[in-house]
Amino acid sequence: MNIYDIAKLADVSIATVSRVVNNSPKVSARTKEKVLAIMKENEYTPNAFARGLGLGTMKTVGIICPDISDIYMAKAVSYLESNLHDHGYDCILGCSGFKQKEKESYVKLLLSKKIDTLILVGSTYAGSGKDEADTDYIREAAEQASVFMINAKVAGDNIYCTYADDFQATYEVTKAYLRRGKEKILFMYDSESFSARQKLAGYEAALQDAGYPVLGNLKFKTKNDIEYTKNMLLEYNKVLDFDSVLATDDGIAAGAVKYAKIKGLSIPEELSITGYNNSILALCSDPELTSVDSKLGVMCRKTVERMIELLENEAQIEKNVCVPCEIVRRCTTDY
Amino acid sequence: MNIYDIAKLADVSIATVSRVVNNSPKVSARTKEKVLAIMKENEYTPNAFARGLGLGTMKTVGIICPDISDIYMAKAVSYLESNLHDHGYDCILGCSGFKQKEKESYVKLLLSKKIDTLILVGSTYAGSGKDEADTDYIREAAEQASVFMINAKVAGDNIYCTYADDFQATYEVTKAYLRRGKEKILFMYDSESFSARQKLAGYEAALQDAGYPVLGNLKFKTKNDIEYTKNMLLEYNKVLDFDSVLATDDGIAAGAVKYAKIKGLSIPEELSITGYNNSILALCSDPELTSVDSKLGVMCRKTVERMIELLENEAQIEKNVCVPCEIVRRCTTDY
DNA sequence: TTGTATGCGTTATCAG
DNA sequence: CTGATAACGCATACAA
Repeated sequence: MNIYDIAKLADVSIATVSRVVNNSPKVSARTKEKVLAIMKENEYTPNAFARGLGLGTMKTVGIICPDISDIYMAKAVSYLESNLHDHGYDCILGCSGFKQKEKESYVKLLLSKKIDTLILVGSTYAGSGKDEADTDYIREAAEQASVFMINAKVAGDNIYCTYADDFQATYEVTKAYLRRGKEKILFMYDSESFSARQKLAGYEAALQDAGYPVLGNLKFKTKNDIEYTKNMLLEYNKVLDFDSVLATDDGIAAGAVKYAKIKGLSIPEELSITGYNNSILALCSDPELTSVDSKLGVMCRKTVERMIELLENEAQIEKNVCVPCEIVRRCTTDY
Repeated sequence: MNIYDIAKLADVSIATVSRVVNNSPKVSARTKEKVLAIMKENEYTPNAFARGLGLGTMKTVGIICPDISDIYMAKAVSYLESNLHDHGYDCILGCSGFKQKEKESYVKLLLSKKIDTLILVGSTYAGSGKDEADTDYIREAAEQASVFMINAKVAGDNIYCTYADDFQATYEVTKAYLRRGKEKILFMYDSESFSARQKLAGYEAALQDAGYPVLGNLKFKTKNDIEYTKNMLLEYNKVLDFDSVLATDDGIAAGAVKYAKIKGLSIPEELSITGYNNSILALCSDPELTSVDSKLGVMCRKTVERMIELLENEAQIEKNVCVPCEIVRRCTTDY
C-alpha cells in the first residue's frame, strides 16, 4: 500500500496525500479528513526509505560507545535515547570497542547510513592526548555530520563537546583528604583517556597547591574490575603505603573496599575510599561508597538540547560545555 | 558525489558502477579496477536511502528493551549488537519502558522504519500471562517483520523465542536448599513477567515434590533495588520467618545481604541467599552472591544465528529455544 | 561484458 | 486549494 493507492482510493492526487501526511496547512479540511480516513482504514505508513531519499534524512542519530555493557555507557545511552525519542529521533547504536581501527571504521559505517548526527560516548574517543592525529577521524567525520562528544574534548569544526569538570572534582576530593590528614592518597585509574587525564591533573594540582609532592608510586594503573583491583592491591601493598584511595571508577573503588576487608583495615579510618560515577556499585558495596557523580544525565540533556537546536533551527550553539560534578558522600570517607 | 558522477569519471555506465559496488562477478577485472580507483579517489559511498528504496532493506534490525540502563538488558544488547555487526547488520535501539501503550507504540515506530527484523529483549514483552490480548501487538508486528524474543515465549506466526530454563534453575536451587535443611525459603520477585512466572513455578514444584507446603507469605514482591529491598525486609522480618532467600535478580539478593548485615545474621549459616543473572552485583556484594547465570550470551547468539539463517537463507528455523541455566556457587550459600 | 531504461515511494516545484 | 511532474540515487531486467 503506497501513496498512489491511497490517492486513488481517496480520489485525489499523490501530492495531496503527501500534504496530508506531512500535515501541510494548505489542504482543505474536507479533503484532509477524507484522506486521513482512507489512510487509517488501510493502515498506510509512508515508506521510510523513499521519504529518506526525498528528504535526505530519516531522523536518526548514530550513537557510538566502546561498550554498552558498561554501566556508565549504558546509562548514557539510556538518557540519550530518551531525550532523542522525545524529539522524534531514532538511535542507531554501535559498540566500537577501544581499538583505534575499530573506532574509525565504526564511525565510517554509521556515517554511511546517513545519520543526521553522530554522538560519541566516552573519553576514549578523545585519543591518548599524545598524538593529535588520533582524533583526525573525528574531524573528518564532522565534515559529513555534526559530531557530539560526551566526556571528551576534541577541537574541530562541527564538533561539539560536553564533559564533566573532573579536574574540579578530584581537586576537591584531594583537598578534602588532605584536610582530614590523609597525605598518602593513592590515585587509581584504568586508562589514559581524556577524562582520566583531567582527574589526574586535579589530583596533582591539589597536592601541589597544598605543598605536597606528587609521588609517582602513588599513581596506580589497574583495570575497572573489582577482583583484579583487589588482587593488585594485595600484591602491591607490600611495597606501597597509602591511607586513602581516589579511584576513577566505582568498580575500582569497590575493589579497594574488598582489599580493605581482607587486610582488616577499618573504613574510612584506616583507609578512605572515593569512587567515581556514582553507580549502582557505590550502593552495592559495603560500606557504601562515597562517589563523584559526573552528572551524566545533565550532560546528555545538554547534548541533545544543543543538537536539536542545531538540527531544527540551525542555531548557533555552544561548542564546549563543562558540567560541574557533585561529590556524593557516603560511608567510605569522613571528609 | 553519486553513482552518475562516478560513472562519468570512469567513463562507464551507472550499471557498471553499481555492479562494482555490489561486486558482481560479471564485470571485467580491468573495468572493475578502474572504477574502484575512481571510487576510492572520490571517497564515494552509495546513498543508503536510495539503496534501501531499491532493495527494500537497509540491513538494520530493531532492538527494543524496556530500559537499557538495566545491567541485564545492557548486556543483552551488547551481545546482540556484536553478533549482528559480525553479520553486517546495524541496530536501531528503542527503550520502551514497561507500559503496555508505550511498548505498542515503540514497536510500531520501529516497524515504520522498515527494519528487517525486530528483537524484543525482556520478559515484560510476554505480557502478564493473564490476558492473551496483551501480546496481540506482537503477532500484529510479526506480519510485517520477523519478531525474535529474548526471555519470553509468545505463540504466533513468524515469532521466534529464546529463553532461559528458569523453571529448572529455581527447581534445583530450591531442592538444594531443602537438602541443606533450609525449609523456609523466601521467594523474592519484582514482577509477574514470563520469566518470573517460570521461576516461581520451579520453586513451587520443588517444594511440592519434596512434600512441603507452598506458603503464600513466603512469596515476597519487592523492587529490583538494593535499598528498597533491604528496607522492606527490615520492615517485614517482624512477621516473617525465613532461613533462605531465592531472589529473581541480583539487585534483590544484594538487598537481602544488606539486610542480613544489619540484623547480624551470618551468611550463609543463618541466612542463605541466591541471586539471579550473575551480574556484577554478585561480585560486588560482600559476601559474593551465589547466582543463577541465565546464559544470556548463549541466548543472544542463538537468536542472531537463527535470524541470519532466516534472513539470508530463508531457512526453516527453530521457533522456540530453551537454554539451560548454570548455578554459580559463591559465598552466600553452602549447598 | 557493458549500456539503456525503468521502477522503488516519496517530496517539492510549478502551474492552474 | 489541487494536480502533474521532476527530482532523489540506486538496482536490475532486458538489450546489445
